[in-house]
Amino acid sequence: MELAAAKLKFIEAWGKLGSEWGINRTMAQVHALLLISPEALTTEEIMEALSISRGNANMTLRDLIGWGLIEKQHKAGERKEYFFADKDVWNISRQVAKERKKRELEPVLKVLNELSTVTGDEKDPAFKTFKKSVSDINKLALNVDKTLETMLKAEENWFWGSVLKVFK
Amino acid sequence: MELAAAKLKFIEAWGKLGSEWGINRTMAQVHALLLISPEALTTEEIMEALSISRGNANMTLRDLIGWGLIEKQHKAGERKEYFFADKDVWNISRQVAKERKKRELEPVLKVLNELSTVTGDEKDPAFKTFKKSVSDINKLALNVDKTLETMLKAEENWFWGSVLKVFK
DNA sequence: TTAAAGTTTCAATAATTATTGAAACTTTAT
DNA sequence: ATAAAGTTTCAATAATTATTGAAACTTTAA
Repeated sequence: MELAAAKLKFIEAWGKLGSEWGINRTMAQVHALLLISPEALTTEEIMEALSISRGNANMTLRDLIGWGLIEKQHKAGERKEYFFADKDVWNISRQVAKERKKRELEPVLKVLNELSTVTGDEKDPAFKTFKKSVSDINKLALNVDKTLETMLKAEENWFWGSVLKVFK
Repeated sequence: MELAAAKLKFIEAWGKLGSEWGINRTMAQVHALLLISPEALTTEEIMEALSISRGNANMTLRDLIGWGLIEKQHKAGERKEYFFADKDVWNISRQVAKERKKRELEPVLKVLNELSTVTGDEKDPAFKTFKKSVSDINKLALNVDKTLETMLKAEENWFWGSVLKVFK
């Protein structure tokens, strides 16, 4: 396969994967484009490469910065802004884990905590089932939280080394 | 908090979490409803509890069965079909992991494999960056795949025991 | 059979989410 | 000052995704 075709295929696949995981397709595609680009790109270049509008490009780039996945770069003597992505896949994973933990897991833990204070009749099967399910989910979520916490601090080799060794 | 309010809050939170992770909100809500219900429910009861149409309920229940998260139950002497959810949170996690691995991770691994056969000029930075990114992502995806594979075979206590012990 | 009970399908519609494009705004150089 | 280059905003629109509801279908029992 030629590089040009491969790039398109990569961008398409990354966009599809993103959308299956609740990430806007365009955002995933812009990230993919920057991931495989050795140079920082301008808004114009991104618009052109993905056939998207200026407004869309601007908002998407802002979101990606908000996720900590890309950065602005200023080139000396240039007026335009350039964007580039961290190419370290482990950093990317940690960044995504960190954001989703903050945006999604933590709010859920908060709700589960509130729900565990529910009051009712201990003899009522509906009450017992509710409490059991909430409590089990809470335990699982706390384990996931702790594991992510560790991942955020870990080096890639150490992390996978430990995890895969345990599972051999 | 009262049980009735807590149930609603749980269903709402589960629906929201689902939609943030690429799972249809209604599907997550129906699953939540069955998770906290000690008895199997009929389509009618589910429609009523969540204010959804018969068509929606039927399709959603079919999808949930397809994900292996709920089952049909036939009650002796009854014409209606009843639905109930496995309440074991570890089984649920494994089932979701199994399905997403099959539906999403495996197709991505296939594409990454194809993309690693890309041909081009080894001196070209664009080519080198592309190959490096694809190769790094491929390695990560393979590690995730192996870890999920282990999880699918594991017992909950063993799994979290091992993972959390490593990270202490 | 046939009619009642229950289930499934799917075209039409609604709701949600993403995108455009042009105007407003900001920055820089002259 | 002002004009050119670049960026941001957001109301309007498009595209996508979810939902309805009624008709078609299936199953069961009299």
